[in-house]
Amino acid sequence: MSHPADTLEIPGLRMTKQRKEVYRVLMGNRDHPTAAEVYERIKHSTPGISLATVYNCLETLVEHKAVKQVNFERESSRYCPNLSEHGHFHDEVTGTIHDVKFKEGVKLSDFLDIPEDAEITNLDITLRGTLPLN
Amino acid sequence: MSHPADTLEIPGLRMTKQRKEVYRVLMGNRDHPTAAEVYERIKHSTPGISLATVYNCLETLVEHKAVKQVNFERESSRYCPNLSEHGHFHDEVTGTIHDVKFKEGVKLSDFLDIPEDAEITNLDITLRGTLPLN
DNA sequence: CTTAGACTTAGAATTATTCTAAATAAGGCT
DNA sequence: AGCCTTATTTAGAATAATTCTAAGTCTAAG
Repeated sequence: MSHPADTLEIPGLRMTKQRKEVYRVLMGNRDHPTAAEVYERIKHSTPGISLATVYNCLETLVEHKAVKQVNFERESSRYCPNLSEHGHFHDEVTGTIHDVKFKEGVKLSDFLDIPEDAEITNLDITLRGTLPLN
Repeated sequence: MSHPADTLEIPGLRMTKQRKEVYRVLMGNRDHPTAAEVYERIKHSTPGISLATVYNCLETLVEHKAVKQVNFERESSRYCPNLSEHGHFHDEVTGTIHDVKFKEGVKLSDFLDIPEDAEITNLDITLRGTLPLN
C-alpha cells in the first residue's frame, strides 16, 4: 500500500529536492524539530540549502497538511508529521515532547464548557510536566 | 471580604505605581491584552512609563501568580487575570478571546492518553473557531 | 537623613521569522 | 532539443516581540 509516508509524495505538491529532504527529515525522526534543527540535519545531505528554504518548505508542507506546526509558549515553532488529532506532553526534565492521543469517543464538550453553537476549527492541547519513573 | 481583586494588593509583592496600574488594567478589562496594549491603555494614566516596565511588571505579576500569560500560536503573549484553570476560545471572526471553563469533576486522563505516572504541572487548551449565531 | 537594594527607564541587542530581489530550475510547447 | 513562463530557491535585509544593559530614581530601614 503506497501512501505519502512511504513515497514522500504529497498530493498536489511538486516535490522538489528541498521539500523532499525536509519532509524526509520530519518523517524519519519524529522528535518535533524546529526549523533550525531541520536545517542542521539537512545541510550535509542537501548542501547549499538555505534556512529560508527550510522555512519555505515547512510552511508549504503545513499548508498542504502534510505536517503540523506545534508551538510551545513562545518558543520556536516545531514540526510534526503525525496528522491525527493529538496533543503534546512536554517533559520538563528531558525536554522531550511526546504525542498524546485523545481517548476514543470523547467529545470536546464533555470536558469543556464550550458555547453551544461554536464551530471549532482547531484545537491545541499542551501539557507540561515530568515522568518521575523514568 | 477583601482579596487581591479588590485591593490590587498581591501577597509578597511590593505594589509600585507601575505594577498597580498594569494590574488594574488587566483586572478592569479582561480581554486578554498584549503587553503593547497594556502599555497603550496605561500611558496616559501613568505618563512616562516605558514599555520595558510594562514587560517587567507583567513578568513579575506572572511570577507571583497574580495573572496568567497566554499564548496563541506565536503571536504576542497575552495576559489574563482569571486564575482558575481554564482554556481559551479564539473567535476567528471577531478576534475576541473567551475563557472556557473545564467541566466539573473531569480528569485529564478521562480524555487524554497520558502516561500513567506523568506529573502535570501545566495545561494549555486553546480552541480556534467561530460562533455562527452572533 | 543616609544608604543599600529594588525598581524603572531608554535604548541597544537578540531571536525567530518573513520579506525582497535576483538567480535558478523545471514543465509545457514548438 | 530549444525557448518560455512560472515556481522555487537563495542570501541577505527587514521586522517584530521581547530581553538585556547600564544608568538613574525611589523607597524602606536603620
